[in-house]
Amino acid sequence: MSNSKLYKGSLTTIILKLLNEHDKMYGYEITQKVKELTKGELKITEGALYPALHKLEAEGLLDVEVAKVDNRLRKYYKLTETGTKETVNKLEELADYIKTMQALVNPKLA
Amino acid sequence: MSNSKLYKGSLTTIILKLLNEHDKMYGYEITQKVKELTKGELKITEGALYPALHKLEAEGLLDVEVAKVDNRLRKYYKLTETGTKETVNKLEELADYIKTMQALVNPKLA
DNA sequence: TTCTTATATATAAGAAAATTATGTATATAT
DNA sequence: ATATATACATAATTTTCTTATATATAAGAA
Repeated sequence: MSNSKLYKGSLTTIILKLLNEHDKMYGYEITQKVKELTKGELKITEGALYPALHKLEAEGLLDVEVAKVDNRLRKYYKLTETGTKETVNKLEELADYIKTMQALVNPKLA
Repeated sequence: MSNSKLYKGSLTTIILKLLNEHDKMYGYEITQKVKELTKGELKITEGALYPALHKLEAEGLLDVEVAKVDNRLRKYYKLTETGTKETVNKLEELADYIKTMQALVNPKLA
């Protein structure tokens, strides 16, 4: 993912937000989109991504739809209603996280 | 620590930054300072804190000094030279993390 | 004076999330 | 022919944290 440990715990938020913006995406597409949006700063590895997608599906936050394109398998994921609600929560948590960390790291501005 | 998983991987950064500001601190003091600075938002548990302090000490980022105050044991930690350098890195990593996450979550502003 | 809360540190068992490595398979470019 | 890109998957291990437990002193409340 990155040499920085701070990204630990952020993957779910990233996946949900991307699916919130793009309606439906497949795993490999997510890795490429993240690389593009972060200008190479962040690379989602398969070992992290696929288990995360399966977990979100099992939790009912994502629906899957299998497709065959160019004779290759693709699994398109999209948010369920529950998944959309959870996306809002995750984005709030991210905003809170950033605020809290800035209070710790930049106490003068608090 | 918090119900939010985003804090995973942030503890080292928090410890180093506090020690960078306060010269020397003991474990319990760190938990109280974090609670105070974050207005109760973030609570560092002992199960996370003490192993983290021991690890930073083992890595040579912290020095320890044992003291007895009011007949109770205290272990004061302070940054080594290496620890001070690593603090700069960790703070840069935090700034980068925030920037990257904002690029993902708020692509319109990129 | 007994009980609770606060102060102070420590570790062990388990869970969660990632890394690293490996595996399969097709398509495209050199 | 070979390497790279596309596309998914999982298993072993590591890292980091949670939860629980343990010890001990001090202070305050009932």
